[in-house]
Amino acid sequence: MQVSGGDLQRLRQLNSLSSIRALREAREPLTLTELSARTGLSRASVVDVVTDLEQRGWIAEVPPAPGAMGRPAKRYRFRSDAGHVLGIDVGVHKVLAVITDLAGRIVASGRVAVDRHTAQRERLEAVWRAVDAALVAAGLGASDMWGVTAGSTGVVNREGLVTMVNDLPDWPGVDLVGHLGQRLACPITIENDSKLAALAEQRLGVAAGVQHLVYLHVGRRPGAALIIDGRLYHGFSGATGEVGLMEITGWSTMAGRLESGPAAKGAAPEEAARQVFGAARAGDLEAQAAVDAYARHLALGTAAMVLTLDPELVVLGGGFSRSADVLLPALRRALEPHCVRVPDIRPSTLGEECVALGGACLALDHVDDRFFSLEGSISSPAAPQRAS
Amino acid sequence: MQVSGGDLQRLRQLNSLSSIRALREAREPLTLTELSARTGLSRASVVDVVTDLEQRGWIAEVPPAPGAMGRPAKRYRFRSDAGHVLGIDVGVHKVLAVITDLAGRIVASGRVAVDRHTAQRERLEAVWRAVDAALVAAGLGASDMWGVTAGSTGVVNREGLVTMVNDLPDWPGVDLVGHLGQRLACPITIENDSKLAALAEQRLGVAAGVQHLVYLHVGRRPGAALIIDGRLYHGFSGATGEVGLMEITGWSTMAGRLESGPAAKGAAPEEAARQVFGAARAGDLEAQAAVDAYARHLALGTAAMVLTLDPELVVLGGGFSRSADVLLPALRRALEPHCVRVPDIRPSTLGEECVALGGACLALDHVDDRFFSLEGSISSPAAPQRAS
DNA sequence: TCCTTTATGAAGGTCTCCATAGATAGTCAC
DNA sequence: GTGACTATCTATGGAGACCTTCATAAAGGA
Repeated sequence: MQVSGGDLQRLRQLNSLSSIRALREAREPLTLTELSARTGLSRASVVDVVTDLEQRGWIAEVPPAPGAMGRPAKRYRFRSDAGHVLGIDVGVHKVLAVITDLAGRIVASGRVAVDRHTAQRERLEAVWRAVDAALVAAGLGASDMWGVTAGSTGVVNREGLVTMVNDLPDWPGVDLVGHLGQRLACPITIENDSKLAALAEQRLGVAAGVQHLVYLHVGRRPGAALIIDGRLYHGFSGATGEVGLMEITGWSTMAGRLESGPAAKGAAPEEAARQVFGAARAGDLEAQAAVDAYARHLALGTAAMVLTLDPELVVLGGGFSRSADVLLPALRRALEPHCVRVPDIRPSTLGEECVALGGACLALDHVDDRFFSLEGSISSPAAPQRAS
Repeated sequence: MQVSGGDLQRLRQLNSLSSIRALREAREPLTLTELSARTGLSRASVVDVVTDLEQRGWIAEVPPAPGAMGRPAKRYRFRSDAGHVLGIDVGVHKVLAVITDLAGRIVASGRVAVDRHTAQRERLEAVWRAVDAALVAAGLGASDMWGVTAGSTGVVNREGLVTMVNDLPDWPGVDLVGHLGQRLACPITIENDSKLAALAEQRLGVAAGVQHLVYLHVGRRPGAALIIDGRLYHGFSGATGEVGLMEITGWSTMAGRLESGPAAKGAAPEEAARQVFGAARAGDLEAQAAVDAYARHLALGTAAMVLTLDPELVVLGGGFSRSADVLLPALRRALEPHCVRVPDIRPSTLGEECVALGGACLALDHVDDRFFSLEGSISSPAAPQRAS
């Protein structure tokens, strides 16, 4: 919608961007004729633009496709290896760093195990170990990163500060941006982990292309994230999807009750839920009742969000989503009395990498935002630097 | 974000649009030098663009401002009288048609009284009477309208059909688009009335410029509308903000209890609420208790939306908002136990024209969307025609 | 080998924007 | 009233980017 305009060089810039975008979205090499059709430019102009972009290093020529009639056409591809972004999942039990290229393909990753008793300082050191491992595996340096997004539990406010954390006592207030900024000069974003998982599902997972969705993190600490109009939604202060804070939903206690009820048979907390879901799957009536009770509470908060937002899809993620075969039908039944139209509900398809992947997606989004709203001229590919 | 590019004529088009936008947003005449600064174009190019736009009728020259040094500069203004849009409030008790120019200034309006017993056919005829009155008052014809948006109670789905109406038994399924299309050739949109009221408040009222807000329609039929990222939010099927459908909120009965409780002293339903609020204002303890009970129920549904969306602002509209001095503090108190951060709450400032005004705003948005994403060339101002 | 098909490369023309310089029409000071 | 000052207006020339056209090149198939 933003009308820009400008002089001839600006026009050339727009046409270059439009060519780069066409090549990138095609995901396979394009001939000059195809590119001309997609950009709406004349063939001669496309030749000019492409020559320029190839010299600068944004695109590369690939061998012509054999077996066609007529003179073989030159083909070009977007050089998605021109830059890379980093997504980091700073979790309770692990730190996972994922490096992707500009096309979002995973190039390398690094993983370090931690636990809920790991102190802030050690956890932050684990971040560097995971990042370094990923950099080594990718054969890249810190200065090759074009953008970084780290996911953390807790509410992340507008300034990137972490507040309201349940699991880790010394985590609130941690300055992740400052920490990452010690060795990374590129733009850095911090984001809530559920939000990143939601974004990953919407880009690469079960919700690919869905515009409006509610992501339910079902696990020992339930949570929710929203994608609205295809974009991650932050609200005014970052505390969105927090409907579980209403006592009436019972979200703060429902997981504990599931794990400590008679159907859990006294298993350790980490295992109890899985055991209850397993028993319910096997036909244990007591376990089924416990799952139903859990689903009814989950449905209260979910219905509040669904009725508010009328999403197309609800994605079930988090630890309990591994038992979606049991939990999902129970949730659907529990939602029906509340909703006019129960939306589609699907279990997440991405595994435990989803938060780090979502981080990479968001970092890529920010790279795109800067690139496609560029004011200056198109130079060679290079890592953007933080303003501060 | 949409990269367009194209040939020289497209560049000229972009620069023309950018000039038109600058002139329109300035809301006062601009000299060529000022326009050159705002668009980033050279003076000479601005002369070209402006000459062309003036010939086509998009802008007009105004007398130079006196009293300045140097040769007096020519000044130009956007011709907001080049086109008009129509906003219609098809309400239970009235039909109100408002005509605004392209700057959103009200040019004329027409109003016809109806009531809850008016049949669909008569209500639709009342729509034409109100529209004709507005057209006559504006000195315009139906073909001068560039866009129409009508607001109706009930859920309005993607196709513009009205479903789920409480107040009017024969209203569901009414084909307002078809009805208006009989005499209006321009694009027609149907929208839920609360959504339009919310939009009006966000554009012209108490929520001017707020990006994320929840609009609460408090009245005998409570409802809600959402504005997210500065845009009206529809969700997947149009049924957003319907938390009141959850039994647990008590939204379906809370107004009735307020009106039929002892504090109402047996007044007629239409008057009872006003009486209760008045008594509460005067210090009547029983009435205050009734208002508090109402606010607690209202807060349940409101908290669900606020916790979900974390809006900057909640706007209180609808009939009961005339008693905001009593209701608003009670609502704020009732929200506090539920919310981490109680958002700002303000009563609506627009009067009973808000729905029709919101309709005009939305129609203008659609005109803008078409205009600024134009693929062809810029011709003279003319009413767009429906595709069908 | 020739023909068809498709892509390439160069030339000429058009459009838009920019920079520069001189002309113009006001205000301000005397 | 006259002259200085100032900001704008008008006209001209030049540069950049795009388009169209046409001759040329390279492959497969008859």
